[in-house]
Amino acid sequence: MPRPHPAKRAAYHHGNLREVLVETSLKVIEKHGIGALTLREIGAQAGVSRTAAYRHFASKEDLLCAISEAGFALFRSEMAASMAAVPADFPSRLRAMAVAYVRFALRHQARFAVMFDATRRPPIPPPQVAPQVAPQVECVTQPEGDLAFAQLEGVVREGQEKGYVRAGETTLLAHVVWAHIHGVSLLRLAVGPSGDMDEDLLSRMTDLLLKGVARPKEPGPAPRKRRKP
Amino acid sequence: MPRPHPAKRAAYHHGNLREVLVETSLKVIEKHGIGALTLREIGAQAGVSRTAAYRHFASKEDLLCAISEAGFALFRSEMAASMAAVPADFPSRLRAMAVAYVRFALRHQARFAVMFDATRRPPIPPPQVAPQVAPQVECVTQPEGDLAFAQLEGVVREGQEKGYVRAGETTLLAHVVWAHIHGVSLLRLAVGPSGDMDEDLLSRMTDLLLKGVARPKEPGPAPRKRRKP
DNA sequence: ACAAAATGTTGACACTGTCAACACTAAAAG
DNA sequence: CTTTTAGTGTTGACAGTGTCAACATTTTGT
Repeated sequence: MPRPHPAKRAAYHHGNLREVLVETSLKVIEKHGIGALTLREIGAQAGVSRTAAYRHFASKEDLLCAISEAGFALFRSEMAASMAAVPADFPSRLRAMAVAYVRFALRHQARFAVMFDATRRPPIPPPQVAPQVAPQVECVTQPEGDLAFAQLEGVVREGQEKGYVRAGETTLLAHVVWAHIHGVSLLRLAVGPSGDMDEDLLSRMTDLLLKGVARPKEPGPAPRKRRKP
Repeated sequence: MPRPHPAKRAAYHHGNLREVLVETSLKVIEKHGIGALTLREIGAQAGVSRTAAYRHFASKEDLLCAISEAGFALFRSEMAASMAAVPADFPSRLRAMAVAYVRFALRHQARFAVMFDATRRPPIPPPQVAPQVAPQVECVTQPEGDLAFAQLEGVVREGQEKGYVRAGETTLLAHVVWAHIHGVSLLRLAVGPSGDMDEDLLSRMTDLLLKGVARPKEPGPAPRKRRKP
């Protein structure tokens, strides 16, 4: 029993400072915005001193990456839970996923802001044929984000197999679906809850998505798309 | 003829430093990202000294707002030009606008990054009934952004009048359309030109938009939408 | 028990945005 | 033409930031 007082935390060693720093950062971001995030402020709010974070994170960027990773994990679990609480047909699942996405953006604004903060990504070299390498972010890894997208891709694939979504290029379709839901989330964040959108926006948005992604009926206008051999 | 040498710029007075500072800022952002934008670096690149910008901008934030405003003006003009170079029917116009939007995001990445930098916006107070006030941004004014959206809204309204788009709630529909195009632009910026999307993405994206926004056909699944008298 | 690793603190440094005071130039007032 | 005045650019300085080195304290391994 090496711990003298499991509940009463000692003064010097904080115990679980890492998580506390992450939560404190989120509170600061929620209150003052992501631009006001300061290691000194974080330390003060958490009751430790300015550079204490450096014993748990290599840099401020590393802290933000950790917040982002944890955020994507929560994101994924909420989407999974939302989908599990709904009938297994494709429209219900896509709708549930879209609703969960927007709701996550609204309820966890600080996490969302860190997860998709474009400021922390280096600029893309403009119209140049990239040699297959993707330096993108300085984060050591962000597998949670990929897993979250894979979840959405799985729903789209399921929709294709069940005949709800037109076949082929699953990843591309999933990208478009993601772009749509993400854009709506950003819109909802920017406009705020005062606008005429709320339940209305979500239902119309998913209607638009379902229609746009649907497999074309037999008298389609111009399906001059030949499948790859 | 008060000017001694109209072409050869004097050493002390720069002449048109304001625009030069804006363009220099854009170059710095393009090269090193928006996070590396420094008043000292801007001054050095422009050949003046660190605080020279304070004779033309009240603060760094003010500089960024000016860049954003000019960016929205260019944005609007490019969208207008793209729409003018296309037949006047609604699908062509919407397609042209979407293509122009994404192309702007790709070709003017620095401007785009400043225009939609979420870091500079204070956090939204979460699920609270906002009292009709919108403090949103600290920019003195951003009318150009509103004008750009009004342009898109006009296209949607035209689509409604011509019978291409279902009636009612024009602003809400335009919001959804904007969110979709914006999300696709972000996606395209994030994935980069290496992905399997390029022309393909744009055509599929606009197809999705047109289908999703279309007025329901008469034997639709649930067209319980009655037209206005 | 003692050494080593982990964890937290203080001091210091380069860098940033910003302001006050000063310097130079161009335009207005006499 | 001279003088004043506003406009424009520069230097010095200050608080605040991320980061590192050196030190202090606690926990853990043997």
